[in-house]
Amino acid sequence: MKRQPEESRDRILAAAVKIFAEKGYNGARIDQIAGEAGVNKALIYYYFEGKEAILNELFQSFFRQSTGMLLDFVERGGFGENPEENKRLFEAEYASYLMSSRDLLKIIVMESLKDENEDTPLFNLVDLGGSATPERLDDMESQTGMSEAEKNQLYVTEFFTGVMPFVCYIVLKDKWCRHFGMEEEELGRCFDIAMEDTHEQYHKNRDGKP
Amino acid sequence: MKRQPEESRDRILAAAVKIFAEKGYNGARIDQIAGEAGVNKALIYYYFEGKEAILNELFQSFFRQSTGMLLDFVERGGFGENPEENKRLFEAEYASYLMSSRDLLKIIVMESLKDENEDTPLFNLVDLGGSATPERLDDMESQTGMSEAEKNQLYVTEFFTGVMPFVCYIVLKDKWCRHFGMEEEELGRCFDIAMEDTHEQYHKNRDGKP
Amino acid sequence: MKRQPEESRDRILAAAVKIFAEKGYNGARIDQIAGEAGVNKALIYYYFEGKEAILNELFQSFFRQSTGMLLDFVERGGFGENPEENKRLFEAEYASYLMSSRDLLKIIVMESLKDENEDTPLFNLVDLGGSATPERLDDMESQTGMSEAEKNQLYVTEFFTGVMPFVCYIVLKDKWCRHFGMEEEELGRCFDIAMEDTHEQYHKNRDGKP
Amino acid sequence: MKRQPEESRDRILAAAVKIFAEKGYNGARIDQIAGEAGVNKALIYYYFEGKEAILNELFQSFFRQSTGMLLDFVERGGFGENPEENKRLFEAEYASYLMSSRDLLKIIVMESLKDENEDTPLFNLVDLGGSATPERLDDMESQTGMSEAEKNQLYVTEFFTGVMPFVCYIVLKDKWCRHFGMEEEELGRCFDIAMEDTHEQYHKNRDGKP
DNA sequence: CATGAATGAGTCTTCATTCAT
DNA sequence: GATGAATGAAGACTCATTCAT
Repeated sequence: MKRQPEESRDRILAAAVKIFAEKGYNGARIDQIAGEAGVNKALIYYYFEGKEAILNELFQSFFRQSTGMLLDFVERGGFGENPEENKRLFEAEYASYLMSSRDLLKIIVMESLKDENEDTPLFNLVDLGGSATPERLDDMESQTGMSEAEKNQLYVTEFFTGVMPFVCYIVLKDKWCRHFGMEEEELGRCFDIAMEDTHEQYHKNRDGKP
Repeated sequence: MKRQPEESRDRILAAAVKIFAEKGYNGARIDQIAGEAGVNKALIYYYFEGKEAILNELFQSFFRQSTGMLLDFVERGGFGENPEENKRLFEAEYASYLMSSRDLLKIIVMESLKDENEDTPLFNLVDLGGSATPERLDDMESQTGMSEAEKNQLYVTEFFTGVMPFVCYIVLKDKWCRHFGMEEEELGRCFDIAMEDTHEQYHKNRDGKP
Repeated sequence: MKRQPEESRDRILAAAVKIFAEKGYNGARIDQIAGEAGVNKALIYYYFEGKEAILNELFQSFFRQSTGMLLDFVERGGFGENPEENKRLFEAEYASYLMSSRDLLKIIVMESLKDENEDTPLFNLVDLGGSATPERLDDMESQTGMSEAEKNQLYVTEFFTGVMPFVCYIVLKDKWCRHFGMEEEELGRCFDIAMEDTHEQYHKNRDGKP
Repeated sequence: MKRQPEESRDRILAAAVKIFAEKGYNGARIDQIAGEAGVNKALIYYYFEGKEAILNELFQSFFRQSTGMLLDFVERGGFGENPEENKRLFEAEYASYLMSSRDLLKIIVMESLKDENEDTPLFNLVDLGGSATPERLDDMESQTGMSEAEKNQLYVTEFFTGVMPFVCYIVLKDKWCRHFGMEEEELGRCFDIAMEDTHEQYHKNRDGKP
């Protein structure tokens, strides 16, 4: 079936995300991806080196996008005139992006857990905020004066009590609703309150102190 | 090689946990498990119906154990005379058990994320504290009067900002240390502080209010 | 090796008939079939669901063919102007087809005997003459008036003293010749005489009476 | 489980007959036989060399028994004073024995059909009447004067229109009844009539002539 | 005699990948 | 770009047979 150039490629990627999220990378079959994408199995090998290359492409484009959003934010003023407001806007935008990447996040988490995997894509979510924009964000946000230990603590707290709860919420919310018979919206409200009561509260205490 | 009765079976289970954690359930090979266990491949099929049966056995024995610990705690006095102290003891004991189940937890998380899987073993960790001991724990801890909505909020907060951060910490701590060049102990201290600053703080606020 | 479309599929079927006849369905190995067919083992699973699907296809195509021949005969005039002659022609044609299906007949008989098998493909040879063309053949041949009991008797006699001896002759003739040191042709003559003396004689008596 | 000596052996043989008849020799599993016999799998190897040895034992004891009955008949007078009557008695006795060997007959037929098998146990049923008692039966029944060709014709007719229909009747009668909704007894009557009308008729013509 | 445990050699089936068109 | 056909390498699972007790 002839399509727009590159359309097939995108269909394959979209299908791959879906199947990988359904069965996990190892459980996914190239046939299923081809079927889901509505293309011939061999065509996948025309566009990609192999199964793993699809996964890589998926991960890379996700982090490219993430980085892009962050850079955009920094470029277009960063914390500029209205730091609080700007940051809130960016976070909302990024949160929304993550929510739309539910399937990919699942894959990222699953692959991050395997002992055999060298890298842990999940940590990119931390690196992003840290290493990706060191000289810029760091200076701005943290008035430079921050020991290595303080940074570590910051990262740990952000990751384990901020990022991961949110990631878990995104990837588990449908299952949670099905299992406990809740509505998506109710769970959303509950989760917001939960974060408000814990992580957000921590931020308020922290920022308020000095 | 003849061994003590049931020894081979245990070796197989132990090997399976390890390999599953390394490669994921789908990525694990029966040969590898046999090799790791030092038993003949066919022997695996003598003790188990197949690959999936091993996984099930693993999950079941984990939740059997978990339930056992909780029941023991309730039986032997529950919150008895010194509720705070007793609860802290149990939590420490259970936390320690979870830490020792790192590999299994990885598998549980990975399998919980797959869309194709009907059940979400992760939620058992919630069910455990909830449904397993409703009339006892509930009454004691929560003065009975608690609406459905309040319970939902409680579960959501506990799970996403209490259980999951801890689970994530357990399954990611070695990778975190390798990735960020931290010592296990330092990470442990950081994580404790992070929980103290967020989830524990929430509990204090909550209990302190009334 | 690329071949004409469907050629591989046919080669596989032909090879399967041969191997099944040699070792029986259960004794046959997919490798052997692939080897005999000169195709890659995996290709068998490209064309068929599995071993059993091959057997089914074989059986179905045999009975499709058989039914086709019978229907052709009926369509093209049936007992038309020269009933006796037409019938004789059809029988000769069908007998010749059966002779050429020697291997498949072996398989049919073997599978028909297993207690575990629900259906008895052998009986299709009876159903064929009966149910496949009820309103046509029946009326013509048997002047309609025939009680259930008479029909039963007819089927039993036809099957056990007509069909089965012929089937047994086809599937055992080579073994008989080897065992008793007879020539195929001599056995053929003997078998014709045997049938002439028994089953044919019965038909003559039956038709002659009224 | 301790039993009478040799009891286990018999149980194994009986179980083997049943399972072989159900699934065919190749389809039968040693485990199933052990299960059916209610003995440990390894015990089978105490009594028999292996799977094939069981089959051989089964076949041998069947033909030993058959030969025994025939010899008994010959020894105790053969066609003696009342040839017709004696022969009829023997045939009835032997027919009854065959009927009771339904499962074994199935196995014999199935194994006889496989191209790979050197010998054709089915033919033993012919050999029995022929070679087993050449100088005795032959002389008596056939007044010696009988050419090789005549003998061949005799065997062919006996086997394909006498023995095989009967064997087929025995091994297929339950399936026939289930398939066509007939009662065992009705089928029995029909079959007797069928044989009467064909094979028996042939005998009458043959004996009556001279 | 009897058995639970163990094993080597298969045996069916799957799958990522490639080829020819 | 696209596809039906083909394949090597593995993968899960089986099975007759043996061993130690």
